[in-house]
Order: sequence, then C-alpha cells, then structure tokens
Amino acid sequence: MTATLINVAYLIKRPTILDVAARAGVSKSLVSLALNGSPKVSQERRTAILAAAAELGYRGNSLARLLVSNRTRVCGVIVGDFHNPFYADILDGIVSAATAADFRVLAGAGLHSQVVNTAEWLLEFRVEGLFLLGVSLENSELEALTATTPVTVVAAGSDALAQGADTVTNDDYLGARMAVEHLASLGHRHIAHMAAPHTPAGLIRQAGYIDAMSDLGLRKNAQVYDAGPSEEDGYETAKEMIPSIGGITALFVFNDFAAAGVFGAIKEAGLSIPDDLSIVGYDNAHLAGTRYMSLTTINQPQQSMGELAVHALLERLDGTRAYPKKYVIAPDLIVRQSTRKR
Amino acid sequence: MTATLINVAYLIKRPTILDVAARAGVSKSLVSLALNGSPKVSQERRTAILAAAAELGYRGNSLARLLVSNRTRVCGVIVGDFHNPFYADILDGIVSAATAADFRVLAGAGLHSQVVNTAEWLLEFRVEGLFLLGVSLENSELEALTATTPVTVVAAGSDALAQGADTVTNDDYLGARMAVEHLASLGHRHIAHMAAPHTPAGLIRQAGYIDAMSDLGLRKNAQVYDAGPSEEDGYETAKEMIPSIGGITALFVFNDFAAAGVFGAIKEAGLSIPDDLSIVGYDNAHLAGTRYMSLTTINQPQQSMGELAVHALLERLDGTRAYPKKYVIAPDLIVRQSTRKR
DNA sequence: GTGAAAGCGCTAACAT
DNA sequence: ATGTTAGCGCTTTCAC
Repeated sequence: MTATLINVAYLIKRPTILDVAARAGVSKSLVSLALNGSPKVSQERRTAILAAAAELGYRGNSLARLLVSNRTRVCGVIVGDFHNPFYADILDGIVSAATAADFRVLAGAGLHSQVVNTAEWLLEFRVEGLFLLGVSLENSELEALTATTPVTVVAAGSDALAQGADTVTNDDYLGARMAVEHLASLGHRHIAHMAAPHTPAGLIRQAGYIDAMSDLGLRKNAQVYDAGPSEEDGYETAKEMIPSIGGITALFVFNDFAAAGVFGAIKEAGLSIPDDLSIVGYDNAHLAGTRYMSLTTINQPQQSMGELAVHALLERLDGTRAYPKKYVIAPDLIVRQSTRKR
Repeated sequence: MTATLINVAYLIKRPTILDVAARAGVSKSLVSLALNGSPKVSQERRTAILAAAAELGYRGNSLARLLVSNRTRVCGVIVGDFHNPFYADILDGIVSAATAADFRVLAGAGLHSQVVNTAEWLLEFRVEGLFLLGVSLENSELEALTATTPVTVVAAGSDALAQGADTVTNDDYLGARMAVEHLASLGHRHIAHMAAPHTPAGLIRQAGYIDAMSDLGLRKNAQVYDAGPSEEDGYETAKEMIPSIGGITALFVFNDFAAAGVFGAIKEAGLSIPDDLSIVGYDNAHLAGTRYMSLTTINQPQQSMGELAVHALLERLDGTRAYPKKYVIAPDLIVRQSTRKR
C-alpha cells in the first residue's frame, strides 16, 4: 500500500503555491513573500504558511520562478572529458567561486560528440554563462555561442579569443622552461623532450623547451621525440628511446600520462628512475602524486583557474568588461622523487 | 564596436516566439506549431517562420515550455566525488542509456557538503529522477527525497533500499571471492587481506575474503590488516606489513588506491611485485591499467551499472515497478602483471 | 490552415 | 500587512 502511494506521488501534480495558499488561508502573493523571507509578513501568517508548505511537501518550481524573474543565477559547465580528474579540479574552483557569488552550477552531461547540442540545451535553461573545460569547438560553433552568452574556455582553445570567448589557461611556455631549468639545476646537460606536437599545448611546451635549452647554452643537446598525450604514446616512444639512455640523462615529458608510459617502458627495460633517467612531467595528475610513481611535475593551479573563469564571467555579466580577455596563470614546479642530481 | 554590440546582446531581451510571429507576420500559435513540426502548417508559412526564427537568432525557452508541458525528460545526477574517474565511467553509462531513452542528464555540481541542497535544487528544475553516485545520505534525508521522486543510489548506500530508493551495486562479496580464488589458483596459500573496515563495501569484501579462505581450507592462514580506502592508508599499513612478507606471499587489497600505496611501500623496501608479493586490487581504477603498475584487479562494470540505473528509473516512471529494487551486478577479474605463480 | 484565448506556477508592482 | 492583478514564454484546445 505504501508502495502504491509512493508510486502515485510521482504522477500526482505537485502542490503549487496556490495549494499552500489555500491551506494556509492566505493569498498566493503572501505565500511567495513568506517563502522568500520578506520582512513584511506577520510572524503569525509566516508560521502558518511555512507549516502548510511543509505539510504539503511543497517544493518551489524553478522553471516558473525563472520564467518571470528572467535571471537564473545559474552558470553552465561542459566538461570535455570528465574522466580526467584534472577537469574535476577546475570544476571545484568554479563551484566554490560560483557559490560565493551566489551562483549555481549546472553541468550538462551529454554524449562526447554532442558538445554544441548540450550547450544549446543548457542555454535553453537560460544559464547566464557557459564554461567549456577542455573542449575545443569549431570556430563557427564557438562564435554562435559567444554571440548570445558569455563563454569562458578553460584549459583549451588557444584561438577562442578571436571567437569572442574569454580564455583561462596556464602558461605552458613558462611551465616548460621551469621543467628544463629544474633539470639543468640538478646538473643535467643532456635533457631530451618527449613532445605532443599534435596538440596546441604541446607546441607551446616544446617551444619553451627549445628556448630554455638555448638560453642555457644547451641548444646542441636538445632532442625532441614526437609522441602524444596518452600513456600508450609515452610507452611506445620510450621504447625507441631506451638505447639512447645514458647519452640522455633527463627527460621532460609533455604530460603525466605519457610520463607514466615512460615509467612502464623503463621498468620493463630493467632500468631505474631516477638513477638512470630523471623525468619531469606536466599537469600534476593524480598518479603523479602516488608514492609509487612520485613524479616531479609542473602543476597547473586548477583551483585558481576555475576561480578565474568565474571571475571572467562576472566581469562580463556586470558589464565591467565587454571585450574577450585572455587570462594566463603561472604554473608551479612540484619536485618529487623522479628527478635527482647527476 | 562589435564588442559593444556583443555585450549589449547579453542585456537585450532574447527574441521570443512573439517576435518571430511578428516578423513572419503570423500568430504565435502558428510559430509554435511550425517549430514543433506540426503537419498542419502550410509549406509557405513554415518557410517564412523558420527564416524569421533564424534571422532573429531565436532560441526556445525550455523553462516556459516545460512549465506548461509538466514533463521535463530530464534526470539529475549528483556525483559524490567527481574527482574519481570511477564515477565518471558510471556517468557515461547513464548518459548513453538516458540519451537512448530520450532523456537529458543534468549534473548538479555543488559543494561537497551540500548534497541534499543540490538535490533539492535539481528537483526544483523538475528533474524526473535522481541518481546518486557514490553518495551516502542520512536515512531521513534520503527518505525525504524518495517520497517525491524516484531515486537510484549507485555504488553506495547499502541500506538505501529501506528508504525507498533503488540501488545498483556490484557484488562485493563475489568480487572478493574471485580475488582470493585467483591467487589460490596461482598456488598461493598465505593470502592476506588489507581491509577498509570502516566502509560498508569494505566489510562485505572482507567477508568474501574470509569465506573464500575457509572454503579453500586456508582459514588458518587468513590474516586481515585494517587499513582504509586511500593510498596513504595502504602505504602506512603496508609498511607495518613488510616484515611479514615471505610468510605472506599474496595480498588482496580493498581497492586500487590502497594498492597503489602498497606498491609505494614495497618499492621503498626494495622488494618487488610480483616476485616477492602478488597483489590484487579492486575497482580497476585508471592507474591500475598503467603499465607501470599493471595491477591485477576486480573490475566493476561501471558502464552497465549506469545503464542499469537508468533502467531502474524508467521502470519507476512508467509504473512498471512500484517497489524499490536492489540491482546487483557481477564484477569480473582483470589479470595483469601484479600476480604470478608461486 | 490559422488565430484567439486560456492557462502552466510564479513574482512583482499596485492596491487596499 | 495583505490581497489583486498582470504578465514571463510557451503549448494547446477550440473556433473560424
């Protein structure tokens, strides 16, 4: 019997503000006022209204409310790859900053291929701004979005600016230089780079590597191995690299996933990190922090990036800034056990 | 100038169905019909209306639409820890199954402590059902939710059933048995267990371990180390365990994170996996699959769990089932390099 | 085929 | 302090 009741509850129309009004014996406006905590409701009525609402299990209808108020105080997020905790960290920053600004965060979860679709859908809920995390859109697609809503592209989209979106990225060039300089400071002269030349960030990090080597007078020792961003990429490329180890004493890898692949190949070859090869990664992924890998890496301050993204949105919303702006944030070096003096 | 225009666009009221009607020189009802593809609109008018809508950059207002139709075809998800890719995999399953059923998925991202709050907020958007991933609520809190909405608790909440929620979990008992049986089949007799006795799943897995050992006639060799679910837990406990290695030849660890901690401790001790100790984890976390760890583990079929969760919701929604139901799904063993014959 | 009109549940003037 | 009223943007009868 209980179960039947429960089931029926899903079908029965939910109580509305009118039902509450009737039960409390007042008008619906008063209910609205009371529910929104207006001071001009008598204590007596307020109590009665709140009681009635509770008895009825009344729950406000955002849809209706937002329809009239026309401000939602909701921002939408689309995460390109929510399997990657990296974006979760950024989302954390967004959520806390948004909450502080009295905004709610709605994440649209759609099929991977349907970013635009999901974005459009989110916009139909009248989110006041959109955050794209690690999502790269076609220029025309992005332009269509920015035409009607403030969009902030985080951790991706090097040329999003031209399409009217704000961007928040870490300084890949600087980060790469920091990695190289760290290795050089440990006495390494033969520092190679495992690159991801097919990604925008990969090209910038590679440029940082080259320039750092030049500035250190090590340009002639520079050596770039083309790989990619995945563990598989790192593993395969590292296997080819094995014979050169010894000549090469240190390696700066495009990111931590690829570095994990290098760890695997090195282990298989019976060599040791950092005894035979010092390694620096990038991104400070979760696995980099485990004691087993303990990978020295370049950390992107994701929390700050998320907060900055919210900041950018608020500027747009309150009219402080009308032009798209590029926010770049400095990364930092995290030294662990994968690098040592030579 | 362009920038100014763009900025203004955020402030100007969005075009409504009425604007489209005016521009196309028809009534708003006709616009609605045309937009929804009704067959009883003349070809001529339809074209005009669609053109007008395009020119105006018209975008429907879900809020208004849903307000009248009173069905949203949206389900809400709350992820306890979206940093854990484990839940992302489940979310994948939910998204694809929901999409197939013509449902959209909205993830409420709130502060960690505000699960109930976020849930309530999602409900104000009239989501038709709620998925809680890895979230454990107080009984009373959960009960309040299930009273008005179908709720499916995934990968958590052993006693959620009693509060009226559907549950989808993997069979922890079976998984633990599989782990032990795998080790026994490799010839191990002294198999220890590193447990997480403060978690519901931990207790079940421990029970599975004990029973499996008994059934194999190895009960006297059973040894349980109390740890916890984190890498830190695994590391600390493993350090205490080191002297016993040799006597113990195999270890079944509560989950992969803790197992990663064990890897770290073993490495520090100068020992080797699997030469000195065979290890089986649980959950098939991302790091378990890296070549560097290559951890044999018990995989929870997250994709299926997500799909099952959607299935459960649909049953509730279409009235097929009125009682809460417990769905349990069998895990599977993934053999990698961390276990070997002895 | 097409338009007029009545709400969906709520907020926000405006009255009282 | 409380009630009345007019919409918010849309769908959906119901006439024409």
